[in-house]
Amino acid sequence: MQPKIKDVAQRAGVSVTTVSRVLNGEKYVKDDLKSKVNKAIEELGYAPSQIARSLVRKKTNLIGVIVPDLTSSFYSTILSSIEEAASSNDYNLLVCNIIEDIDKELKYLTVFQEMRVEGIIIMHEKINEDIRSIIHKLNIPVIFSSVKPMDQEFTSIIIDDYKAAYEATKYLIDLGHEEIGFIGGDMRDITSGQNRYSGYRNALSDNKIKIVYENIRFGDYKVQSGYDQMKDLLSNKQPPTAVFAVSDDMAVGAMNCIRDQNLSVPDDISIIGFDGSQLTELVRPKLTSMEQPIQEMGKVTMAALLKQISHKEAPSEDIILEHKLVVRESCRTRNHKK
Amino acid sequence: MQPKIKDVAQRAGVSVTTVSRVLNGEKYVKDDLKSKVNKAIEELGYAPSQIARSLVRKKTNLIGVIVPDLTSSFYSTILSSIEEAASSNDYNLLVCNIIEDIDKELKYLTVFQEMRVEGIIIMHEKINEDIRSIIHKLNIPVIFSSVKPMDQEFTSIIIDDYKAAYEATKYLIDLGHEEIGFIGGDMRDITSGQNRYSGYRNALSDNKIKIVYENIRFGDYKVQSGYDQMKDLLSNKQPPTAVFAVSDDMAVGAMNCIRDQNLSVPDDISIIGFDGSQLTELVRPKLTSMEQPIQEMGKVTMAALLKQISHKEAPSEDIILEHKLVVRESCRTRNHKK
DNA sequence: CTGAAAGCGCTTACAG
DNA sequence: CTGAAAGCGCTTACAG
Repeated sequence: MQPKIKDVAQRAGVSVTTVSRVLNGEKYVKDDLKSKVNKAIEELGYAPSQIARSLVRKKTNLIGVIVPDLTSSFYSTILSSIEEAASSNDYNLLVCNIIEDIDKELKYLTVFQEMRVEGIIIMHEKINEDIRSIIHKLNIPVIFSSVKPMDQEFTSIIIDDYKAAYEATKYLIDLGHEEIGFIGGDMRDITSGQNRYSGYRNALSDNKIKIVYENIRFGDYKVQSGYDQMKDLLSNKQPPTAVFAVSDDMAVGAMNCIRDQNLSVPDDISIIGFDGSQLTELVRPKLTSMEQPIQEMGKVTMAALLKQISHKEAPSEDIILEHKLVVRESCRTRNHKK
Repeated sequence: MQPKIKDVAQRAGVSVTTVSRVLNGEKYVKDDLKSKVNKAIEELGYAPSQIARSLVRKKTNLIGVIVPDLTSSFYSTILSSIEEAASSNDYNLLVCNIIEDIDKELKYLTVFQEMRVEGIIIMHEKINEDIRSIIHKLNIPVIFSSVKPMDQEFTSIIIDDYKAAYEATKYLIDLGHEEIGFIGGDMRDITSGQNRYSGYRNALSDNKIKIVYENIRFGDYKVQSGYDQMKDLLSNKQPPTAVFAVSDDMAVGAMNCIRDQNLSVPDDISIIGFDGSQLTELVRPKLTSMEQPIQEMGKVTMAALLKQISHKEAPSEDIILEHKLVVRESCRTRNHKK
């Protein structure tokens, strides 16, 4: 059993009030008492119970985070920067890894409520009615990070997915490509599904390129689906000469598929990804990607959440961060041939 | 402000004791009262405070986890399976991402104590005296996952790193290689540093192969260091024909370095990694690796911890899991030449 | 500057 | 079957 404040008080020969005061760094404690107390704390290895403290202070310093998939390098990088920001603001993270498991998410949202977390960060946008309504009832600040669900009532920290996708596609067009394949995300996702798809389509039509539905496929953002969808695209009578995949993971899957068919990236097919995950630098050729400011996204997310928590502010406007095209080795002009 | 049990009691016209009883599923509550209470709970959106509950039950259902690097696919995969096991046992995870920051670790250990976590999982072995002594004083069950620090007093969930490294090296020897390079880890780490190094050396000497120190380098387990160390190895007068890197990340770095020098894996140089991370399947050629049972490791870690928590058992014996050589495409017999 | 007492939101004997 | 009261380990007015 851990020692309690009473034990410290007895050992130091003072009241618990006094112990509490030195614990909380209040002035108005005589030096000799203070040192007696500190000595007792040291000897006992005492650490005040945050549980008891939270109860009286009505402040838990806890933040709940819901991650769609911890093993994804995109999410784990955001989480890492969230953790850093939390830690330096004396907040602790309660993390929940839902793996497309809505029930688990519902359960965790309740757990968060029971734990009286001060804020919640959610990193996916497959929000159904149950979840939406529970979030509303919760009455706890919520920030969506990297996604924006339909619901307008919460703050999202995102990039302009439409514009980013538009520019990624435009980049391929500028390289001379006309048959440009697309490996999209889940169309139920507003930001990473619909918006990126629209960006792709509009870039094509704005440049008088016909949209060929055969060149359009949808995956689930993961490597394997990029591989599978690429395989599909390669089986077209006229396969695309460039492909835009809306996640780096899918782009890498597509690259692997191309290589496994003895074709070359970028000589035969150019590939551009999206996100700016660590993978971009790991694969060969290095992956050109439309990057999100992942680190910054975590930081800004925490900052916005802390602001809502401490100022008891209403949900603020969305914050749109800058995306950036990072050119590496996976794209080439169309006319280039070995 | 969240509603409290008193609010529910008033609304239902019963005592808080009765509300508490239906909350905790006790029998001996008349059905009509029970339904009144449930109705009030529903209407108020009430969820009992885990904080208050923890205080009286002296049970927080919290587990603290210290991860060396969240962005590493090895650790995030373990964490993911730990989270799953925790969640299904109604435990919540408080996660701390220390990035080689000993001060942060010390701070978090104290936070864990203050939060009265019921158990702690630590996934790195750079334990200094301060940390060691604090862990001892904590008097909270601790499990080391995937590592074994010198200190024998805590349970570790590990593989037999020596044997695994021995076998990885033996595999290269059996392929006919004699100049076998080694990219090791931090020699202050017992398991992943020293033991893997010994395995490598002994496999060589047991097979009458001279140990060439020029072929031995040490990195920090990350991709970049694999790249850098490989570059070093390639500058030897007689570069190795095969390299064993003690992490998949370093192995991938080494592969990239080799390719960037216009050499081929495995035609010019064979590479074998260690860990069994997701990267093995992502890179081309796919990486042959001596794999740890990462998923299982997480599961077994939680199981062992829960056992110590509930049975108040003393730290148990280490648990040694099975490693497994998974042959993919990055190694080839020595005599093979294009 | 110091301490006794009330209270945070629950659970759990205890009494009825 | 139900409720009043004590207590979990703290903090915070309040009084001195």
